[in-house]
Amino acid sequence: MTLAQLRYLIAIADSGLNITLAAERVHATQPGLSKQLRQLEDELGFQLFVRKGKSLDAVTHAGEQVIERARIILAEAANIRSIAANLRNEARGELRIATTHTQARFALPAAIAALNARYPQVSVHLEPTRDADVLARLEAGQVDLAIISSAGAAPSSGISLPAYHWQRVIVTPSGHALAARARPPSLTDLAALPLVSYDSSLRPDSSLRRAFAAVGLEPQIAMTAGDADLIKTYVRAGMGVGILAEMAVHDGDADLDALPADHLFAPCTTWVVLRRDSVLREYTLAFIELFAPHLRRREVARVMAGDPAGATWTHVPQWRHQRESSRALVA
Amino acid sequence: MTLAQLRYLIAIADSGLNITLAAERVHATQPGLSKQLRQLEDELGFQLFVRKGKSLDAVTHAGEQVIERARIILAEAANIRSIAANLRNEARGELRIATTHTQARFALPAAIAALNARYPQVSVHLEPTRDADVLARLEAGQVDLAIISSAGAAPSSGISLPAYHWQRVIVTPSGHALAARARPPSLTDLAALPLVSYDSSLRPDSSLRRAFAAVGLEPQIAMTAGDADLIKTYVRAGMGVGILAEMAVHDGDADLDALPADHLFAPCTTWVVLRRDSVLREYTLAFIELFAPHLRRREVARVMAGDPAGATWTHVPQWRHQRESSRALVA
DNA sequence: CGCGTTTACGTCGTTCGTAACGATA
DNA sequence: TATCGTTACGAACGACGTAAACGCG
Repeated sequence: MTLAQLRYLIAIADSGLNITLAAERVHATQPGLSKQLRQLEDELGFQLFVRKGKSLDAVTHAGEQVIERARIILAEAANIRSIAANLRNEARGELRIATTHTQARFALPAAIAALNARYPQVSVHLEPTRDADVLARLEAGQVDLAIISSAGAAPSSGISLPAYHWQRVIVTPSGHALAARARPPSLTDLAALPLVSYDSSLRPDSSLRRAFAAVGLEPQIAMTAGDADLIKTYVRAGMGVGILAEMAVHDGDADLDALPADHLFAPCTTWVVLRRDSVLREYTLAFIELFAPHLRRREVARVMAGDPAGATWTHVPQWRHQRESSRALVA
Repeated sequence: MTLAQLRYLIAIADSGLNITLAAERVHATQPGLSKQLRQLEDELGFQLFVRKGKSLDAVTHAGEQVIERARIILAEAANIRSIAANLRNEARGELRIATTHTQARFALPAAIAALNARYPQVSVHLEPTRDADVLARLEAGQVDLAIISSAGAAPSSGISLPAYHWQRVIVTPSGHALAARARPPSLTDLAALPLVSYDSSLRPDSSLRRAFAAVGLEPQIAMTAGDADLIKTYVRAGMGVGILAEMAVHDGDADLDALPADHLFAPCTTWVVLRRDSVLREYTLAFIELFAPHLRRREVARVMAGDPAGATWTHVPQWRHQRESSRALVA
């Protein structure tokens, strides 16, 4: 058993059991991986994968267990390398972030630009990921941090740091009847209209559906998309009334009317999630602080070091304020 | 960075920074370790050890961190090997146990003999360890399980399973005045006599001292030893009255009188302690069950798999009953 | 017939042990 | 002078890449 074998094993598992693809990803040749995999299986004395003809078809039960352990080993090996890189003030490296479209498109650009200005040698990889898979990719060690939103409590896995709070807004084509009224729209008003929102609102336990259900209503969701830009496009096209994150509405949307909806829906929190027991590179702490200035690197480092109480982050900013201070840091 | 390098690193750390000794322990040559250590340091870009002349003098601060991570890596690698060995019903291997003298001498022989009968290919290593170091050796991965007693709650580190409860007994040369009385001795009686007990009773917070302190008395501890046999020897020699674990008194001690002391001192519990996240070999579960039959392998395995509730082990036997059922298993 | 895996083979790099050297107490 | 670590060297092993063969859809 060697670290290289374990790395190949994980690469194969993460490439959908395609050895050729895995070989490209680890910058090696396909026969090399094939052989090393066989050697590992020989040494352990059982199959890690189920073969169907020559191809890999599935992961063995024991294979799952080994992969789980191998991920820990590789993560700790990466941790050791991080300790080393931090110690010699290495400013080069990569930062892999798993996040949703809304964060990537509207919340992160300022922080990433600021990071790039300070650490030009760090290449940032924004990994586009479906909401449900974000935490899985973090746990699997495929990314260094995850940025994800929730309407309620912090995500259960990993270490979650609250970055900012935000509200939903109601978006209509400009001049729509809803915006013309004197009083703000109610849930009853909305339930009578076709809605356009995120894919996640199709889940029966989504905070959107729960808000309606709490007053005995059911929304008509005319269409969903994973992407705030698409939602706005279809709102413009008259498909219905959009309900989306306030971050997604900006100055360029002059042809849309945005009405606050904080009186209708629960507030949301965007979290920075880190893998437990991971050693962060210096620039990762810097990035977190650029993204959410109240997450000071000293305190984050202390929490990661296992300080059980840690900081409790009592003063989490609202979205708008957050942005202003972030811009100040860029300047 | 290779697994071998990390293994050498840990061996050096665990050999008191003596490379020659470490080399013997890992069955390799000293120049080999020396070179691999240097290569690892070169790759990481900093010193893991502080040199004084040519010798290793201390561990660097960063070295501590790397060693901590390396221990995890090696433990997980061992876990993978255990998964493999279990899967092919490998009945060969070793079982390393860190425990105190009393357990090794009086509680373990039956279980170890029974294990040996069932798994003759498994070599058991009883690692003699001072009370205070038992858990450290477990955490460092130097042993597979620890067996240790406490008067109160379970040890904080690792996963603790209660094996049995026991009481202390008062031991005197046969015919001693204390044994001749009608009523059982009180703490006041004992405080007036020179006592012989375990080294650990010198600690100001030991359960022995606390029992006396609770009624405003201070015991006269004439001498201590780490070893129940030594205590009995010196009781025979008239040094004083012995206070020791009931397990340590058996049929061969006809020239001693043993008086129960459960009305004077808090009951103790002996625990089997396992490293969190460790994969146990099949025979390790068997051993635990032989040692404490109520710790059934199914339930132990479930607790180790991370079942948070797990079994709660409500029926922990007293020492004497425990032994009878254990003998039954041997037969 | 293309995609993906395995087998075969030659080269290169690395590890490891032996032996000699060096430093330190 | 004994102990412990480093340097030097040669042999053996193992990993890797290229090239060709094999199976499957």
